[in-house]
Amino acid sequence: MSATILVVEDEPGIQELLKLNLGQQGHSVLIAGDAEEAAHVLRGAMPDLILLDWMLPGQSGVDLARRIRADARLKDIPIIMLTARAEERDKVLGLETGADDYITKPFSPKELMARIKAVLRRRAPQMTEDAVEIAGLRLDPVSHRVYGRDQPLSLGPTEFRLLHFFMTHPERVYSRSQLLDQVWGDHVFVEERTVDVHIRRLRSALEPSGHDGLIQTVRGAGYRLSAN
Amino acid sequence: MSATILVVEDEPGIQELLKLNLGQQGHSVLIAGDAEEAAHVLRGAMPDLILLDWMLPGQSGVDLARRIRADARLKDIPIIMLTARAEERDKVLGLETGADDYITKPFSPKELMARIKAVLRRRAPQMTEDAVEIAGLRLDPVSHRVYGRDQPLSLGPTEFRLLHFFMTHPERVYSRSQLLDQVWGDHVFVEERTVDVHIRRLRSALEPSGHDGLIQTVRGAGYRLSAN
DNA sequence: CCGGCGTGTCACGAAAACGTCACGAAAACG
DNA sequence: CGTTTTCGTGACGTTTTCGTGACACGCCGG
Repeated sequence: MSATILVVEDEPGIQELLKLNLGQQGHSVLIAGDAEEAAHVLRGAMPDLILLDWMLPGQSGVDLARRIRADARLKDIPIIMLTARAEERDKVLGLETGADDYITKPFSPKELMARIKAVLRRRAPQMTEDAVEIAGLRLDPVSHRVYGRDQPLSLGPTEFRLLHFFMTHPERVYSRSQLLDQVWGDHVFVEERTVDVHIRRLRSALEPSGHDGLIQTVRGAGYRLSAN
Repeated sequence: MSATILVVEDEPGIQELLKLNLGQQGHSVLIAGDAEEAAHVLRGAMPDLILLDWMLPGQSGVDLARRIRADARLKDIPIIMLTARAEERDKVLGLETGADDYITKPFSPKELMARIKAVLRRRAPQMTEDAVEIAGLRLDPVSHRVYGRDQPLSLGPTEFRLLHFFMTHPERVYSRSQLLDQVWGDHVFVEERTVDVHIRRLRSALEPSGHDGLIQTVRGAGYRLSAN
């Protein structure tokens, strides 16, 4: 798995360190020393991942992240934040601006590489317009219909999006907050327990064809759709 | 096996020698000429190993080692001391300050590389999102599932985290307090004996596939997961 | 205006998980 | 061989987590 990675970092030492390690993993590396340079690079290239320092000369990393998320062409590029402080507030704020992960300095290259791998892999499955079918349950995004063993099922809008997300990401556990991000939208103010209720509603909607039970509860972790 | 290594050494000749040899082994090298520079580098990066000269201009290597050991984030980085004198007292003192190994100048590059390899092998691997498999026991963090010989096993949240930690750190003994730090979290107030109970629960959860016995008791030391 | 419909939140109870203790067995010690 | 330490285990009370029914609110078409 090799990718093009943009590094936005002003300290030459860290620049070198990242360039070396990323190069060793077979990734192509683009370097920018500040937000302006980064913006310039992004006009010409579209990296698969952005490593973004929290503290930058001039414009801060957070602002840059916001601008990237606001850009229609760039908004889907995963961002990993590099932060000097481990303060919880910073972490949360970083994630709220759309960063996919963060790591605090000093960091071990090993850990960073693992996160990069994880983030790149996480992006793999996408919700598309294609119909999905699992265990005799078929969902068609275009006609906005769900069939359980050729029997039409009736779902509400939220239940539909929830099921669509699960069916395009099977065999994976998602926490309530992850589901809120993915199904409700990134920055909604909704109680986490609300997910429970919609899971229940989805389950009862799937019951007529016996496809409830597809959605399993994983205690202490979240929910999962599994063919078993 | 490639790692990031910080070299703290003031003689340019030795610097070059180390850089060459380490680079040939596929390691990334960070260089610092004195303790101050080293501290600066450590603010941003977290190497997998530190090669530390005993004698440094200004602050001595021993002081630096002490400071590293006192830093919560850096204290687990292995340190190898480079010393000019072969006196036993110095050796002991060096080890007492937290060095994992030492080597006396002049040294043969071959010997140094051997020691580095040994120290790095001891280093604990990381927990990632990758599935782990040992002796027919498979744990997948993504789907949050555990299979023993293709038979699904049912674990509670704590048992799952405990097993995950053990499987990513096999063949190594961990004390109860270490396990509390790693699995429960750094700052929890819990009795150490609680670990015993969870070990028992984990063992019984693994029993259906005969994978209890993977977790062994080391009297007076702690617990260990071993493939035997 | 009113009556579904979709939605978010709450309260309650059941079930699971958790932490702690007491007791006895096993090992280590002298 | 008796004492002491360490560990396994069953039991118990408490806390956490989850499922579920109920309700209030906004929206929209009749």
